[in-house]
Amino acid sequence: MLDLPDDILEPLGRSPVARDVARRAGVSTATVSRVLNGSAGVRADKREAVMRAAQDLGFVANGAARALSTRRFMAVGAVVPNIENEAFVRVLSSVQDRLRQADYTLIAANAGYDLDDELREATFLLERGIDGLMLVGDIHHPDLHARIARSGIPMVQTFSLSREHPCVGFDNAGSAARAANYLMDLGHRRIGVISGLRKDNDRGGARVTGIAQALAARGLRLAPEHDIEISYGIGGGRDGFRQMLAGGSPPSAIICGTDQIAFGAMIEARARGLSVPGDLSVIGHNDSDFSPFLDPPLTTIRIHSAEIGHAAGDHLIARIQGRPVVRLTEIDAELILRASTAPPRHGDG
Amino acid sequence: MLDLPDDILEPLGRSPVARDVARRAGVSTATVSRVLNGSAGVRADKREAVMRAAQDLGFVANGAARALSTRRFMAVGAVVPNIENEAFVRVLSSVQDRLRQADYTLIAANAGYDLDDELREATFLLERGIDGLMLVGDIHHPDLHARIARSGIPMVQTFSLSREHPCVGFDNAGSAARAANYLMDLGHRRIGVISGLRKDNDRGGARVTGIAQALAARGLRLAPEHDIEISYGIGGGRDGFRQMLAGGSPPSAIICGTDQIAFGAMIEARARGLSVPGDLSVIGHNDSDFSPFLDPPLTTIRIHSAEIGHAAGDHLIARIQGRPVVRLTEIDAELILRASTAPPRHGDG
DNA sequence: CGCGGTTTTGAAAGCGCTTTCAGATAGCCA
DNA sequence: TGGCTATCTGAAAGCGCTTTCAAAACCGCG
Repeated sequence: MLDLPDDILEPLGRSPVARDVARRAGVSTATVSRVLNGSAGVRADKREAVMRAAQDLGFVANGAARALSTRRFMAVGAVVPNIENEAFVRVLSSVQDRLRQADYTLIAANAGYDLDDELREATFLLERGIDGLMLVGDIHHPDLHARIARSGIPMVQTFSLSREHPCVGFDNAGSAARAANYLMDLGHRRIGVISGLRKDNDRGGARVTGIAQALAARGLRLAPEHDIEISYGIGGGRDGFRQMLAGGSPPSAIICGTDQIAFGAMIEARARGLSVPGDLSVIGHNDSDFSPFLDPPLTTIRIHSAEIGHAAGDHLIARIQGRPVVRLTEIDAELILRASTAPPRHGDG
Repeated sequence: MLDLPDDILEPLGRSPVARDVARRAGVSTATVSRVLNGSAGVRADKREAVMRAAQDLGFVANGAARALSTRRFMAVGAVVPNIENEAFVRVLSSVQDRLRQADYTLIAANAGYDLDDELREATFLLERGIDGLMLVGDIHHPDLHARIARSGIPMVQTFSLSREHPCVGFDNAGSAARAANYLMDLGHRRIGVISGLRKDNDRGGARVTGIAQALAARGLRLAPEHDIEISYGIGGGRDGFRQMLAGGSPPSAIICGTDQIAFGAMIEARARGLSVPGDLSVIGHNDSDFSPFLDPPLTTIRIHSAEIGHAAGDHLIARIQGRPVVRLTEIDAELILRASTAPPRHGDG
């Protein structure tokens, strides 16, 4: 009877496991593991045998088994309010960039500006065994931090600054105030705000607060009819500005929560026969791709989403690897001056 | 000596495992597992004891262990050419929608229109142990399908139709042809195309082919100087149209690979003193958020990304669960008529 | 109260990897 | 060549679940 070795070249019915590689290379699974994880202390000939065997078999280590054994899932989670929002997509993509370099995977989830949903998504991710978590903002479900703490994994908040938790963000109030000051320096005195929904959204809230304070500092105030809250999008911007005009006293300048909103407001202004920036100065937020191409090009507050993402990714990786990190990273937002802002036509703002 | 039970309420140093729950509830881990997975055949009292114990302990099952044991990772991967592209984000978000309902997680990766990168990202995902994979398009690295096959997981391609592989998509050539026919029906005869880079991108290629064929069917041809390939974005669109004009014979209508490109082309046209649609009709692709708000509102081919995503998600889940599926799902693209198209001014197209 | 047939239950065997620990080898010098 | 380190290597013990299998508990009925 023919005495065939049991490591025939035929494909195994199942996908190959470390045991198969070991057998084929004539070593133990321990050695296979050592070789495949690049740990030192394996003689060159064995190392090569293992490499070749793994190659031949098309061996791919089972991630779950590895995760179970190492207690590392090699993935971090991110929960953002709206996965279709440009700014968040950019952050996700830049976080992923960094994670990828450290061989980590990003798992993103959508919370839709709802604290309960955010909690649910985060829990889902936590159950998966993620090694780190990225959140947006500083307002969360009361139970969320407890759960994160219990899981023992590092967490970092983004887009706003926090004194409670590790974060990478910028001063929403401060940068919005800067925009307001810029408008006032131009001579505007009747300044309006159109923001996205502010419930459970500290960023939006902080921006409006910052503007109100900047106005107050110069003896002006943010009139209630100039403080409009709408749902996001270009349509929202149109509605918002229409609503503001309905208030009776048209502003000479507005600051919008996103460039989409600003775009919508500009459209509505034009439809009303108002010229931008002649009759109305407009400032947006985020510096979207289309903003430089609008007519007129939009003045906007550029949020360095990519930097936020990189910093957040680095922060998480560092903590996962036990390296020290700074608790708070501030990424400056920048006022990009373009042609949608000008001194008020009538001098009185 | 006090005989304390070993399941004190004090927090354990480590996070609780099934064993802890079992001890606390006075059952075996088998029963804990049965209860937590909702399998029948556990007496009500024990079931409740387990539930309470799990609750009290804040027990969260270890995903890796579960995955190892069940051979199900409960995650599917998706590799898209550009994670920041609106259409792909929408697909990802709608795939995730469906996955989430089946308790699956989506892990998305970016391939940047490069076959090698796509292979690398897909391999990375495969190593993680994903249970299914979504790709975009029908052109891939020669090794990719082999690797997927070896892993034994279901795969679905999106955005284009394929006769080789399971897919959910639409007829890129056909819908672009429809746009061309519409323009010709309006009387246009000099029709141009500005597409994104077509290397390794079957969608872009198919669209141009479709247009060329539609023209040919009516005895017209796509002049080389009217076939422009640029990198994506508004800036790309401007450059592309400028380049086309430099060809010497301006077209009376153009079809663009995305609405961003169309937007850019319209800006350039206006800058050249051409009116849209008076001197130039413009058609885009994707129906972006801003398209109805452009001046004039943009005629575009709407790709039902959300439907594609839903169908792709359902397809993968079905196959993972061993249910039968249709191999090819065609989602119709739709020509949305708005004001950027009109009969050519001079009658001769 | 005993019996056959259901339910319920727990012990134990994996799942496929990493890692410890002790034994086997190799290397070196006297 | 022998003895002593310094390297390598493999057996085996987990990691924390799920799931099989056989035993235990329960049930209704005669």
